[in-house]
Amino acid sequence: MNPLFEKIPQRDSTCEVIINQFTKMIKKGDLEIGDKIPPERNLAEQFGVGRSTIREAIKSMTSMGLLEARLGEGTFVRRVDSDDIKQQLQWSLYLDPVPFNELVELRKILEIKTIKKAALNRTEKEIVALEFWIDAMRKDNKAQRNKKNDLMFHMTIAKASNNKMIYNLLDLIRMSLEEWFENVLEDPMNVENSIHEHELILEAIIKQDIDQAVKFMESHLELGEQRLFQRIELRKED
Amino acid sequence: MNPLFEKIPQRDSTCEVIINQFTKMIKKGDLEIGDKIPPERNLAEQFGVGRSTIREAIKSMTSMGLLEARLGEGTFVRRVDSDDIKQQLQWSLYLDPVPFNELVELRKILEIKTIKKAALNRTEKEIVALEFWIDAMRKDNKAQRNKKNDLMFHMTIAKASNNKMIYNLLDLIRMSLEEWFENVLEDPMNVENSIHEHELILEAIIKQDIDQAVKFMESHLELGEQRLFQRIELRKED
DNA sequence: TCGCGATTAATGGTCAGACCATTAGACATA
DNA sequence: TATGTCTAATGGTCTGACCATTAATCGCGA
Repeated sequence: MNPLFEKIPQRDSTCEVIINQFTKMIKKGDLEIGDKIPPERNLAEQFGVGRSTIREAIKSMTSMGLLEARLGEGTFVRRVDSDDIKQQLQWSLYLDPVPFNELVELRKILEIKTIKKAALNRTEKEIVALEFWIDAMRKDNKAQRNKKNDLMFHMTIAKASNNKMIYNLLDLIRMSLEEWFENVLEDPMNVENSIHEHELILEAIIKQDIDQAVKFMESHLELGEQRLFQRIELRKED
Repeated sequence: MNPLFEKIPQRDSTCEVIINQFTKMIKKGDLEIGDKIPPERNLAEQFGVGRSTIREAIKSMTSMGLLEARLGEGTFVRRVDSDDIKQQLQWSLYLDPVPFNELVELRKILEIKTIKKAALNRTEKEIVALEFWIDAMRKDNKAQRNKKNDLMFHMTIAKASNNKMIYNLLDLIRMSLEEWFENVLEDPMNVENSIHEHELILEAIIKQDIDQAVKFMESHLELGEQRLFQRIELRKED
């Protein structure tokens, strides 16, 4: 049955309205980072609402990272950094397992793109960096450390792509996924394989052989996924 | 100078403590998605704090997307979806705008990916939808309308990719890009070309010819970019 | 005049109690 | 049984009060 009537749009709560006004002002630049906003009592009067409503609006914006309330001082417009967003994303993923596959897929797309660009534009400096991280993988036996080396290798490539948006996205995805397997330690048996995969990728980058680089990166990601799922399955059986 | 003394850890505000308790419960699984949490008055009594404190804690968690308050019903643990993630990313774009060309690049990557998946998995329903939008392009002469038809065509493809995260990202990019050229209207002279490009893409999708679909999409995006730059240049000269 | 401790005012944090608006469910009526 | 009504529960808002912290001010003594 087709709906005969349109839904009546819910009117925003007072709190929402206030939040909107603030966000608009921040967007427009009327409020800049570091600016102090009027005290709550003052705002309550200006908006013609109760102080508690103002407080809830502020609370909402504080928890989004937009504002920062300093007791005894006042409330200030805050620089939202990517950590805030990452933290929120982690929460999202905690509650909803669905996007997991989507994130993995998106990650793959972006990694492939970055490897292409990296292979094309790689500089001597980047090659040295990548070699450094592979070297570190060999030296560090601790799984925790190796995780970091692995990460740095990939992020170095991402950085070489010269697209900050993509870099940030990959960083976000990584952090989100990490939460997922925080307790899944890398199997030492697989470390050697993993290192070798990285070496292949690096070789292709050095040779600027884009097709090979993509191929190796693809297989590396696939294998990594497989290893991960194996571990997760194993853990489930415990 | 190294700090001689450790910072005295600020004790959490009452509100924070409450939030922590809740987040812990959610992590532990004591609270699951859809669960109803006790009413505010009840919680205030249980925690031995004022209702407003409880409300602020809840407000904070609502704006993080963890909870959802329904007037007259109660407050529930919420299912977070990629819409939330989109919104969070949107915020991050405010504070840290990424260059235009990065967005364009990312868009291209994602569109190519979606066209591949769409060509592979397209259903009859989707084909009909795509035909509908091309048809609409022919009928609507207004540039504004055509912009919408164009958009819908692309978003239909994005939707067919079955990755909501990517869909939302593309939507986000579109919104951001729109801000850049909000006043740049499409040249009617180009409309015919544009429509034809869409038709080629659709044909390839129908034939499930992935390579062709990608090829046409790539060239469509390229041409669109060129047209856009032309208009921007023209405007500059005014 | 300068330095420093004490005082004060401003401000965010919390509390209590009240009323409003909406909702779902119980209730009553035909 | 079906339908409309009423009621209690609940989130949303308002008021006014007090607390804790902070920065600015004041005032005293050197």
